[in-house]
Amino acid sequence: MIIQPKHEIFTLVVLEVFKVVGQLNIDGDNMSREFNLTASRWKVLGTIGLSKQLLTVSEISRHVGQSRQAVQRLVDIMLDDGLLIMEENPNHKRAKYIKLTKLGQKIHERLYVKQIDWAKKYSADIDKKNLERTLEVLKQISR
Amino acid sequence: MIIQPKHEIFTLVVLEVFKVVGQLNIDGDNMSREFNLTASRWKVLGTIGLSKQLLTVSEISRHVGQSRQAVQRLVDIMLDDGLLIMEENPNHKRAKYIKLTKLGQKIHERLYVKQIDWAKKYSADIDKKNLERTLEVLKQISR
DNA sequence: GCCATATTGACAACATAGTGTCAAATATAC
DNA sequence: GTATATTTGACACTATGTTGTCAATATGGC
Repeated sequence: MIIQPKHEIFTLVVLEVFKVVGQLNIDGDNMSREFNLTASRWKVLGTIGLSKQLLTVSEISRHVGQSRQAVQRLVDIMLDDGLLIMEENPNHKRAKYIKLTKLGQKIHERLYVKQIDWAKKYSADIDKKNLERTLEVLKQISR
Repeated sequence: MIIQPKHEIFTLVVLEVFKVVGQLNIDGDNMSREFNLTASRWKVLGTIGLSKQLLTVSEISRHVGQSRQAVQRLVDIMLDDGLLIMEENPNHKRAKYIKLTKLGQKIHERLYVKQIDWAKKYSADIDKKNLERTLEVLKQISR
């Protein structure tokens, strides 16, 4: 058994993150397809739906770790599709708040329920404590 | 302290994976820029460079967890750029082996060294045992 | 209040990634 | 061996994501 230096394990973790994110996106696309959504749009929907406060596009982008412009594009489409609606932001004339419409809320809730079954299925064989440690490590990496 | 069910932690891990992959791609782009590469192309270069056997495009795509077509596109560009070269595959007339050229090897080696410093820096504050557990969990997820 | 700096939305250009489709090559079942 | 299914490269199309730029808006130092 070769002892690997920590940085090599870190590198393997990075490569595995790249690999896993592809499959997660495919699963996300599949789960959200029946609502005419994609994994990316679902991320936006979920971020808004789970937030305790009103969010602007810039704030959403920081939550999901993507560029402001990428999120703006998705939001524009979802506004068009009637999933999202803008609300005046008293603190900023241009940066409006983005909220879920009734339809957006409904889909968010149904996807939330659907996603739980998926998460249960795929986490079944994973040790809970290790899952918690994984979350901590990933948070440390994204700092 | 609220006790979270395992599937909820799993969901948080998934969201953190999405978040972290954005930053990793940015770092990959920055590190490989001096060699006229991007994170995506580096992944292809690294996969070939680290493999113990000759690989076809399809095999590379399975390694990195991306579609055959996406990898094919990158390989075509890198063949053009003189980083890669094709070799006849005696087992398959169409599916040629993709190898690194001298230039490709050189850049692969230099990026490998550069990447070690990066990995050391970002893994400095992370517990090694937890990093190993994270790798295991991610492998379980990508199954 | 005034000015330099940062944030934000809007738009454009380009890179990357998935899906669908087709024909060629290979593998498998019988 | 032959028919069928799978794999593969090639190509087109669409979705996603980053970077760069600009003007409008906030923010902070003074």
